[in-house]
Amino acid sequence: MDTHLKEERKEKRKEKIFKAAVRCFNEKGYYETTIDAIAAKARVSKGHIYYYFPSKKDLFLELFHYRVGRYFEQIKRYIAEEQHPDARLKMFINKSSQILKENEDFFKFCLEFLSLGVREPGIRDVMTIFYKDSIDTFRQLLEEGVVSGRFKDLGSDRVARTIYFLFMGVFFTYFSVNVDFDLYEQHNFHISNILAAVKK
Amino acid sequence: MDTHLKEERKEKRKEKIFKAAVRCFNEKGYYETTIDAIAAKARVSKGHIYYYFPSKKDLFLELFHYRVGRYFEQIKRYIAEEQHPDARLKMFINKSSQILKENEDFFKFCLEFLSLGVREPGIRDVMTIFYKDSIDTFRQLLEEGVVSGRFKDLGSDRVARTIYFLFMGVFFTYFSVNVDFDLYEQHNFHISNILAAVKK
DNA sequence: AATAAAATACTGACCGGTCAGTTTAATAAA
DNA sequence: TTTATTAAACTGACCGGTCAGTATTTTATT
Repeated sequence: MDTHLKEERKEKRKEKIFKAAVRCFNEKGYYETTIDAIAAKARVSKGHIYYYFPSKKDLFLELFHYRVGRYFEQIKRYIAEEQHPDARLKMFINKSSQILKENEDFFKFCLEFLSLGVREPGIRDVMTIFYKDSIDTFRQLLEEGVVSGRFKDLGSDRVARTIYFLFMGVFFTYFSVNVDFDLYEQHNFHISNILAAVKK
Repeated sequence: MDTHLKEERKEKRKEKIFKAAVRCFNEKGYYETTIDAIAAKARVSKGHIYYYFPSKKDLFLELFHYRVGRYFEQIKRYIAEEQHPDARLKMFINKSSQILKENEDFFKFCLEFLSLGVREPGIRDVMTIFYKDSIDTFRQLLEEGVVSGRFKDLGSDRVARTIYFLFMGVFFTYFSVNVDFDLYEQHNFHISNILAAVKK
């Protein structure tokens, strides 16, 4: 059998493990998730997991990579739906609550990941890439707006960061607090303020 | 000896343990901090810690309470320095970076706490109180502005939340990512936008 | 004061369980 | 025959929590 098909099967297998792993990590968190539990949920033997991943931490890290990829693909699909930068921005932030809900497990996972990143440089680096990619996505959008003359140039970097911070702040709070606000309403409020500031 | 002095001595003892504990939790995180390590850092025996705290989790929780109290006192001192609500708001957000830096260990600890709150209802409840208190502080400030006729009434609750989210977003990112922006500059940008939106 | 008794503060060795990771021997699939 | 996969037993470090006992301080008794 050629190596291509082999690789594919390998990926399928990994994906099976990943799926079980996110669920476990979300249910119990990194430290209280055992490899045995992941193996059980994936209906795979423990040894088999170690056949694919050298350690628990590596599994965790690869899993993050894998999910980040999927997340950005999804975002790009969303953004591609709209033509004009302001509509795209509006749409993106408007859809924030939907994005959050569709990726709830991913964001929970992010939170776990992030809090580990405070101490683990390896995780921190990976988290940094995620941060930069997000900012980039927003910045491109904003810059298109500036170029096309619809947006004022407030400094795309810092506006992009504002969007990112708001998004992050909301979603962390959403998961870690018994929340008293409507996600959609609050997001809407955020956009209208940002757009008011940015639009000519 | 009267009970008052006893209590005081007890508090002193607890504080000693708390001090060691924050440092340990910040260095290693909740799960990788051992009671032995805390005991060693506090120069106290392991058993002694269990004399004061029924469990590791309880120690962690009490520690959070203790630090939250101190944090809010500090915030209130800051805010009391200014008379007018807009100056107070400006000052608060302006001082955000300073507040963050002066309470770096507390915020790191918060992050840890928060990420545990995703799964632990007890922690979640405590975190919720922190959230509500913060929002309240901001809301009061904003409402004073509205009453005195300086601010538009955009809905103090949601503006308060926006401030909170920005603050949280910034500080999480600050701790978990190799950051590429100037904290102070970014905070300034946030205030000016918020004030622009809110001021009459 | 001196002494005894009680209450409180504190110690550190130890126990029991957990769990990441390994090993091995036996199959299944390619 | 090589590679993938399982099942299961095993290792060994690690750590939360306990507890029997010691030290210190406070209170009661003479």
